[in-house]
Amino acid sequence: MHGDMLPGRALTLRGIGKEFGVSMTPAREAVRRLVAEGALSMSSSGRVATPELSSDRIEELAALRTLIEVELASRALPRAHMALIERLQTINAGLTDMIQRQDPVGYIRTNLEFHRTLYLRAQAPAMLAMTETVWLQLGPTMRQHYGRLKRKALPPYHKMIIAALRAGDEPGLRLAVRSDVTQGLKMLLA
Amino acid sequence: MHGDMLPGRALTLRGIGKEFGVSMTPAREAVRRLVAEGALSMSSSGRVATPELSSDRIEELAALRTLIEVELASRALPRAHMALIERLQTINAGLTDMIQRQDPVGYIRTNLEFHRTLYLRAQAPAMLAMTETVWLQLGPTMRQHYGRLKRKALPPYHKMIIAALRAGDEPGLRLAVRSDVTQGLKMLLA
DNA sequence: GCTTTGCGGATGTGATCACAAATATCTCTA
DNA sequence: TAGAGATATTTGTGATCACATCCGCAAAGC
Repeated sequence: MHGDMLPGRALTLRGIGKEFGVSMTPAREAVRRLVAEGALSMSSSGRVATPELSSDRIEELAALRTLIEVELASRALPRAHMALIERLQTINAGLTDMIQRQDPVGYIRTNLEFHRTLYLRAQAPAMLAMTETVWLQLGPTMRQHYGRLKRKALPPYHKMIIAALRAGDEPGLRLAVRSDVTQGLKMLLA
Repeated sequence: MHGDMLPGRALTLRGIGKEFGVSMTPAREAVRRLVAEGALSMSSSGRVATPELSSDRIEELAALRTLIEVELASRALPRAHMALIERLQTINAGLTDMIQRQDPVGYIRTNLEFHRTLYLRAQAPAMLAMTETVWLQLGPTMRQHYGRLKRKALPPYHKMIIAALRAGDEPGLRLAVRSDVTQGLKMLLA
């Protein structure tokens, strides 16, 4: 999810088992679960690797993110109090560190933490789980593209999200979240 | 997904293995996958059963269905030709049989087939997979409620969906799909 | 009559193994 | 030197087993 692995990275059951000090059996279960969630792709021969997404697939996953995350943000809005907004600002500040440190994995992790923190307030566990499944599928691809283009500034729409939360502006919040997701994934299609 | 099992139905690995003539290992992998997809719930002790959904969870899953299925229908609309519409009518006629036969599992299966047939035209495999995951989670609950209330007539919105497809009416199609999903799941909350 | 306790069966977990298929490596030839 | 065939290695699959834990039920106690 955080882009620790690039797309196309092959994995073996024995290798995973050795890495975590267990036998093949737990490694298999973990792999099967991740394949079910779309986080890993499995060839016809059962070989497993991180997915290499086509442009169509990326667009589709971006559309799913938009659909669900806009709804989550909208549901979180009436429950968003000052403590939440302050936490979001703290996380957003952490994003600056990741940019300066040129840490793509840290950047992706912190960015997702920003979104998750907001969406947790929506009290919608099934929607959040679906969203995280999409994040999981996009992780390696995001890393691939964030690694090469060197970010200089913070994503502009995070501040817009915070402002809309403060103002209780639902249409503005929906637009800000939609823009943030769209802008972030537009770069993956370049 | 089709409601063969009621909510709360317990399953054991050895039982599944015996039922399908395999050992515990493949049964375990299947169960783990279904748990990952939310189709089965697992207790802290690893016991597995079909999920018993709370009202909140049902509402949330219904909202997810609406979000994604409206989008899928909208994407399918420009590609929907006469052959597709005729197939939908055929499937819809099959629903009448299931009602007369008082076959809840067959009714659920045919109803989902109606929707899947339409959504397949959207050429959006990730969205369709997400939708089917939601169906999977709702299967036992749908069966529980469809079993007790005896349907007499076809769901009215299927004909509205077909009419909107014929007319190329996108807003009408979105409304019809939204209504169909909402009306179908409203019964689960009674 | 109700609760508690103890016991036996049932169940999930993780490890190991044999096997078949797929992949990688090597060798020989043109 | 490049390619094709043969061999060796790697890899996933499914079965089986030992073990710890959990659940249900029955008997005993209050």
